[in-house]
Amino acid sequence: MDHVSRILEQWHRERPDLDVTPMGLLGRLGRLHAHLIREVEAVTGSYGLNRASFDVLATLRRSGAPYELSPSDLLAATMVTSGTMTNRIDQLEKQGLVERIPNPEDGRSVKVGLTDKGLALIDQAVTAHVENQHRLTAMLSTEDFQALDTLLGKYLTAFED
Amino acid sequence: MDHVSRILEQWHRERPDLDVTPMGLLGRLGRLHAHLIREVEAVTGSYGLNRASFDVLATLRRSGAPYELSPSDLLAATMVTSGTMTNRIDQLEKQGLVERIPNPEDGRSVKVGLTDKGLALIDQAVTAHVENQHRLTAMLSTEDFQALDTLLGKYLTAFED
DNA sequence: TAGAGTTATTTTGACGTCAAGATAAATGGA
DNA sequence: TCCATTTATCTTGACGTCAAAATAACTCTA
Repeated sequence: MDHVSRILEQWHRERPDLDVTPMGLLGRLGRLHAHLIREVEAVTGSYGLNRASFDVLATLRRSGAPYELSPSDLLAATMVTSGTMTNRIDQLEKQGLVERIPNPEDGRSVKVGLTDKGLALIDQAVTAHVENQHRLTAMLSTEDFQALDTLLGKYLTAFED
Repeated sequence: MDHVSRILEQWHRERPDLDVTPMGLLGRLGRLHAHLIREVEAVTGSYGLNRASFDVLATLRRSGAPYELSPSDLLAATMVTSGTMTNRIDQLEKQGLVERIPNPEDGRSVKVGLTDKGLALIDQAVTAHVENQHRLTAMLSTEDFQALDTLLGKYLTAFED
């Protein structure tokens, strides 16, 4: 009897008129997410990066050399608002991990590029992060992992594409 | 080719030394969660409640009459810190949805109770919320729903219990 | 080539959260 | 009974996020 099952039982007793079947799945997904976030941040944090900073650096890194993207590109990749992205870039710039490079052909736009320091840091941090992700999925059997991944992918396409 | 698959491809090209298999599952779970949160908040928001306020009221409601729990009880149910809970209760008290009831037997502790207004509101809001949850899982077949729920439950027990 | 509309980014102000510490009350062993 | 310890809750200050508005530069059409 897990935490979520207890919640469903309570609703069943208090509001028998409601069919709370979907709440179980959504509740489990939410709690799982919260646990995973916490574990992920513990590792990125050990490199002085919160998830926000980590995501921006990782997005730049995986975009390939010269490791430069516009704020709009970063926005499209990260599900946050433009103001949030400005703030994230500000923080990273203060730490010397990225730099803003003006675009000579368009005065409105900017490129955000990894500095040498930023590149070195994110390469280290990603290595540790991926190791951590292995640890965080190691409790799933190969079959369960595959099945879960497939189902999540199916579900996700209902919201993306 | 979904968003997450593109990310994995990029990593494969840029850092072929890394086995990023787990990143796919964790990334999909994260994005799915973000989409679901957004949808859930759209409905709770139409009752003037953010997810924080909704969660507290719902926890009190499903605890059964007399709809009273201590801040510590609420804390245990909601995965947030004590300071956050104090703030949530403050907000709800300002809106007249809950009240703090001193415990005559223990001067340190308090009961947080639903007001009539709070009870009426959360009963309405939960009804709409559950309907919304049905909508948000309607794209899954019965089999997929069952399988996903089971797998999430299995995974979750690695972090709880 | 002037002006309206669009695009890219930043600013502003409010809000929710957290970690760490403060406060206040209860407990329990000497 | 006293005092150190524990428990319950709240306070503080910093931070990340958002929605909405502001700024600045580009584009397109008449």
